[in-house]
Amino acid sequence: MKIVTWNINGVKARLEAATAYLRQADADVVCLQEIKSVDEGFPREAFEELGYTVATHGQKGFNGVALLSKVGLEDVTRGLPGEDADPQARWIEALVPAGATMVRVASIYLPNGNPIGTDKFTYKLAWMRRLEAHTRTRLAEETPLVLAGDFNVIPDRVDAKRPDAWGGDALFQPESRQAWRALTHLGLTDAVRACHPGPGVYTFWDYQAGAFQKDDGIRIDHILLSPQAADRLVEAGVDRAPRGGEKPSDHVPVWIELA
DNA sequence: ATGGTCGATCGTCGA
Repeated sequence: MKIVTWNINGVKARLEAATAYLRQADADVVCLQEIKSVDEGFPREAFEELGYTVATHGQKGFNGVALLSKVGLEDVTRGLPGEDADPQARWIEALVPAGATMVRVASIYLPNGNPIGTDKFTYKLAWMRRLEAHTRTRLAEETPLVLAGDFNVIPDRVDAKRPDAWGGDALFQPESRQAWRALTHLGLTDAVRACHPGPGVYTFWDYQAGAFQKDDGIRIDHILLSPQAADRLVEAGVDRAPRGGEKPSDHVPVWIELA
């Protein structure tokens, strides 16, 4: 089973690029972030024509996540538990059949947190604590778990072309990285890191200053696997080609293949 | 030091 995650930065602006990619990616499950659409405005027919069942958790203007599946979606849950008053649409999870078992897949859009020193950064860290708590609950269930999305965290220096340039950014703050480690140390495998431990693996290049042309990228889109999912990991990768296409998102797709 | 680019929306915020 192939699972793809992609921050598409606006589903309406990306409909052509997204459907063109999915026609050749052969993905069973797709996690989208930053759909920037309400549920009623999501162009679900364009994805249903490709064979996908669609579940969205959107809001007006910003954020928004979605799950697409060619093998069905069950037990769809919207919103990260732990703060009922949170109005930001950043989490959707569901169960999908994978062979003889089920896999739980979450599409997540972790808060950016910039600028540091503001309530945006406080919200990011609080959201990461909620993510850790909920993940702890899910891990105890021992169903294979896949957390896929834009984590807005650069885990280590190797994950940036110019790590020193990100020193003042919420994506590379010690607190953000510590929270990432607290999460992964619950027993999660960073799938792309596991398969491609070397430098130069990036998933985001800013629109400004010719960042992509200079390969001035960072790795912030991740797929984390529970032990039961990691046992079935065959390969993981980053598809950077869409970043060089027409009207690209500033992020590119990241994928795993599970046995 | 500043401006540099996008998307959603329609003045301005978020990234």
